[in-house]
Amino acid sequence: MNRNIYIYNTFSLSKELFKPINEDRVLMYVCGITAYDLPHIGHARAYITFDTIYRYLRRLGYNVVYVRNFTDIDDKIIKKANEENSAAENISSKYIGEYHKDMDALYVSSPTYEPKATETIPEMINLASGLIKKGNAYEINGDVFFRVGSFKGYGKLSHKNIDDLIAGSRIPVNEEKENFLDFALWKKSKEGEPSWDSPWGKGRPGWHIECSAMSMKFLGESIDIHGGGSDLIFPHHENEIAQSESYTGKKFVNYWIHNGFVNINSEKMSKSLKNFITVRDVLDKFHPEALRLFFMFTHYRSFIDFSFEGIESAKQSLLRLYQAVNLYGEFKKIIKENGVAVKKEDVSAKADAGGRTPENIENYRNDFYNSMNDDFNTAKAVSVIFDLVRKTNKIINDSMAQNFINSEDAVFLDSAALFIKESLSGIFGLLNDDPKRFIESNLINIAADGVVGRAYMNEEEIKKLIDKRNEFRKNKEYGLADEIRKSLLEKGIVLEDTGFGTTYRVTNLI
RNA sequence: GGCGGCAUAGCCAAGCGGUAAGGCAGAGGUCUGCAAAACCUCUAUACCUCGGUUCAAUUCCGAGUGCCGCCUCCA
Repeated sequence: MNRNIYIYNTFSLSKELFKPINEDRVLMYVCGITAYDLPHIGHARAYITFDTIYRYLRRLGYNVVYVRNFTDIDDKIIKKANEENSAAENISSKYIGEYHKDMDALYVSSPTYEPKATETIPEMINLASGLIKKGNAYEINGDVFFRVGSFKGYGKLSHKNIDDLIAGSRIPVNEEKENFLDFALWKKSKEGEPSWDSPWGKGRPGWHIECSAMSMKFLGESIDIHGGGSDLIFPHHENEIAQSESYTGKKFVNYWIHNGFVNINSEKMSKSLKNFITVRDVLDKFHPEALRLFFMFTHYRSFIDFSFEGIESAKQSLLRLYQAVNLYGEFKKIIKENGVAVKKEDVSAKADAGGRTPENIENYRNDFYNSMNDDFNTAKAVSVIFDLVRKTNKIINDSMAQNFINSEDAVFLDSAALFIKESLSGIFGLLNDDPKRFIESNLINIAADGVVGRAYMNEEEIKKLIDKRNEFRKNKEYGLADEIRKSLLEKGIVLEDTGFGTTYRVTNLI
């Protein structure tokens, strides 16, 4: 398999050929959530993005050690605990639980390790002490700050220079710190706050240090990939580099990967704008894979404008994928049971006579993998699959029409089905459902309370009308049958006569 | 103020030197009693504007316009 992956590195602002430190192993760290609220769709995008990268690297045969942490102690958690008259650890454990529920629902696979900040306190204290010893940090009244001026490369990731930062400063200078850019490695705790013993008295860790500590603990001093949302570039990742490299004297990370934001109406989601959409808001209305596909349609570095119309569109696309898989399954059944003959016929001979050239699955595979190797271009990769789907649909339909399938086509069809499963299911995390069930659930759309459609008819009523109509149809009284169908349509219910009987679904708003 | 990103069909979105992938929506067709669903086919002649480089630019360079982000916690 072609392992020439080019990754866009935030550090160099360009695509670089990926070369892991160890030939067959990839060390990857992704900044996790601060557990104080329900996950929103921005979290979903970040973790689906890195899940896809994780799955893809594994597909290429890499043994990936993937660490994704939890920040389970911080100001926001403490604030929430105070508001709810609860303990910080209750808040964090509650939201870690909610997070896991959502990630499971979205088929985001579990990382190798999911450490919590509070389980890494001794390592963080070590790091801070070491930095003080080296002169890269200093203590003032129980607080420990990193001395930004002591690290020459500060700003190299976010491409900022210190002078600009000072000029553009919007935060009031903390009198205690030597420099306003200096950031806390350790914070002295206030009365009643959760705290841990340290050489500087009771306190708790600053935010940035936890990722350095956890990354080093589980992956070592230098790693291949470090990822997160693009908002983390500055100051979080910049600070991680400063403290880690000051401490070890080694390069901390080789490839920095950052995903783009999810916007609402072209604007960043933020609590102050009240435009936050949680994962659950989406999952209430849509299949989790619709969200995944929605993200796959856009390159991970671009920002995405979220809208329910967009998810609806992705849902339709997903349905097309499931239909194709289902069609293939049905076709295989028909071949077996009803005898669609598999004939040996030279398709290429027919090509001259205006026929088509034989298909080669390798072309599709190459296109797909080349796209993914180009900085994980899922949008392009997914288009390859849609091309393939059109092709297989056509082969199946043609074969059904002529009542035989050419043996080359049969081979192509089987390998295509395998490849679709490998890519869509294995790498994109789609097609986890049984196709039949998925398609049916899209046809019959019954609200949880059994009330259907805008006219608020219940299922029983509709079924009665369907039976009545089918009576009319049997007697060829089509006029009367059509009247029933029309009356239901006016109430927003569409009838569909299928081989398995009549089903119905609620229409979109007219 | 400093730094950065984006502008491609009705909508979404790839491509980024040789005149435009894919999806949704829409239109035709096949199927069906008729429909619907499904499937197939079709759907960009100023790729924001103006200059420049080039045999050739949506793709590179410059200027401009518009939108957005980071510089504060944030995926």
